Amino acid sequence: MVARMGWGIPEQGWRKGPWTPEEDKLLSEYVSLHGEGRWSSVSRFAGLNRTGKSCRLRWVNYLRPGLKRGQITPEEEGIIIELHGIWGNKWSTIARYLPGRTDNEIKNYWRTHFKKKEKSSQKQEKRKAQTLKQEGQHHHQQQLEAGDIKIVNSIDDAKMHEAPEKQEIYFMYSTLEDQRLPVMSQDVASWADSVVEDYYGLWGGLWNLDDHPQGQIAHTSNCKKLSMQNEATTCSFGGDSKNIYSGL
DNA sequence: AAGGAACTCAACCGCCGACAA
DNA sequence: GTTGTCGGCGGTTGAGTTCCT
Repeated sequence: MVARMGWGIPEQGWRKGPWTPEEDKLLSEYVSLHGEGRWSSVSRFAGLNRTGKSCRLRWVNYLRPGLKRGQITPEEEGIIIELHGIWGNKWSTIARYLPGRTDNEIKNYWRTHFKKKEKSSQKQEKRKAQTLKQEGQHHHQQQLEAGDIKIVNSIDDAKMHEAPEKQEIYFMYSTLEDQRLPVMSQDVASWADSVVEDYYGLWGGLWNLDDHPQGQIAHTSNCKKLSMQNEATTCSFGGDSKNIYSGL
């Protein structure tokens, strides 16, 4: 498909920026005569040097009759919160339940009123996670010193340490932030789930998953690709099969 | 009073799916 | 099956406004 900036003739120098009262008048008159739809012809026949897309947006978000102006009411806010909980960022779906409000309006409202709150609560979460992380590292250090856990460099190394009478805990090493994730060789699937849980729960706020070298680790689908091979555990990270003991 | 920071919101952008030719 | 157009959506931008120091 050819890249285009708007609907209609792409080469044409379309007008951009704020709409003038004259343009609004032309658009309103045209739509009231011919109805909504066929937006590319609106721009052509209404004498507007705007893309069809721009015309549609202006009509839907600003000129359409029945649009409410002014503050979102507490009732509307309640509906937005509730519906966002169900549908997430499906602004057009949410807007259908708020007559007179546009998806753009709701989207902007959410961003300005709730992203703020999210930010401040994220800060709190981060602080909490930092404390947990420190406590966790301290606990791991104690376990290491007591010999309850071992950090290994290879499968062979891991096998050498494996004591049949007790369940060994190994750690997978992340190249990021000196993190170690606990790995139980017995139950790979539950490990995968616990990793995901830990990842989101304890460290989710601290790690940028996208920046992680094997970012897919946080995705259950990938973690489920774990398999047992001769008592060694392998984990598939986005196509690359890696041994969980490697990278130490 | 001034100027920088934070906020608001209209408009734009890029992408996707549906549909017709 | 392929290509082009249109409608629609969510994310982002940036100019104008308000707030804060």
